[in-house]
Amino acid sequence: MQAVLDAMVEPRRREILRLVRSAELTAGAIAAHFPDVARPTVSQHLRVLRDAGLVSERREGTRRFYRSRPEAFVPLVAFIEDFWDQKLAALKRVVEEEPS
Amino acid sequence: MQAVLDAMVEPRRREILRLVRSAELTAGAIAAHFPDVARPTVSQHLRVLRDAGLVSERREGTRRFYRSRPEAFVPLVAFIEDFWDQKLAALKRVVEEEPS
DNA sequence: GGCTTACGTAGGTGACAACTTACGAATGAA
DNA sequence: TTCATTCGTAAGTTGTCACCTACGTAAGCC
Repeated sequence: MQAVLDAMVEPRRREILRLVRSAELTAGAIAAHFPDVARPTVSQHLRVLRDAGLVSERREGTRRFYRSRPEAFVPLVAFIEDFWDQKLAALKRVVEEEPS
Repeated sequence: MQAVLDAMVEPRRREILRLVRSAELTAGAIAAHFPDVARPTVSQHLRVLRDAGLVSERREGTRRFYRSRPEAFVPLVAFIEDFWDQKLAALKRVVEEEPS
C-alpha cells in the first residue's frame, strides 16, 4: 500500500492512470499527452506505476503497452473502509452511552 | 484530493489517523505514541492532516483534541471507483465485440 | 551489416518535505 | 505575578524525488 500511495501522490502519474484506465496505450502515446515533460521522465513514471502494480506492461516488438490494474487499489480501499466502520462503531457507542 | 494524498503518503501520519479513528486524543497523547520522533514533528504532521481535512481539532484550555474525519476520503474513493467502473465498461466492450 | 524506431537506464541538478533544536503563546495554578 | 504545562512556530539541515541530457538496448527494415 505504501507503493500505491507513493505512485498516486504524483499528479502526472494519476493522469497516466486515467489515460490507461479504459484503453491500452503505448509508452509513446502516453508520453505524447505530456508535451511539457521529456519522454524519459514518463518512462520513470511508468516504472513507478508498474512497481506499485497499478499498471501492467505488455511488450510487442519494440513497443510496450500499458493498461491500468484497478485491483491494486484494494488494500487502500480496505484501509479507508476501516475508517468508516470504526467511525460508525464509535458513533454508536456515543449514542448508546449518552441518550440525548 | 491532492492534499489528502500528500497527507496519507507519510506512514506516521497514517498511524496517527489510526490512533484517532475511534477515539479523540490530545496532541500530547498522540506524540507519546512516537518515542523516536520529537513532539514538534508530530505537531507538524497534525497540521498537515488538519489542512487536508483528515482530522478535526478541538481546543480545551491548553490542550487540543484531535479525531479523524473519514468524510475527507470521499473524493479519493470516488477517483478509485471510477477505475472499477471504467474497467467493467471496457471489459463489457471487449466481450461484446469479440464473442469468444 | 548499417539505419531507424521505440523505449528504458545512468548520472547529475534543483526543489521540496521531514526532521531537529530553540523559542513563543496561551492557559491554569501557586 | 511568577511558574509550570501544553502545544505550536521558526529556522536550518539532510535526504528524497521529479526532472533533464546523454547513452544503451532491442526489434524491424533497407
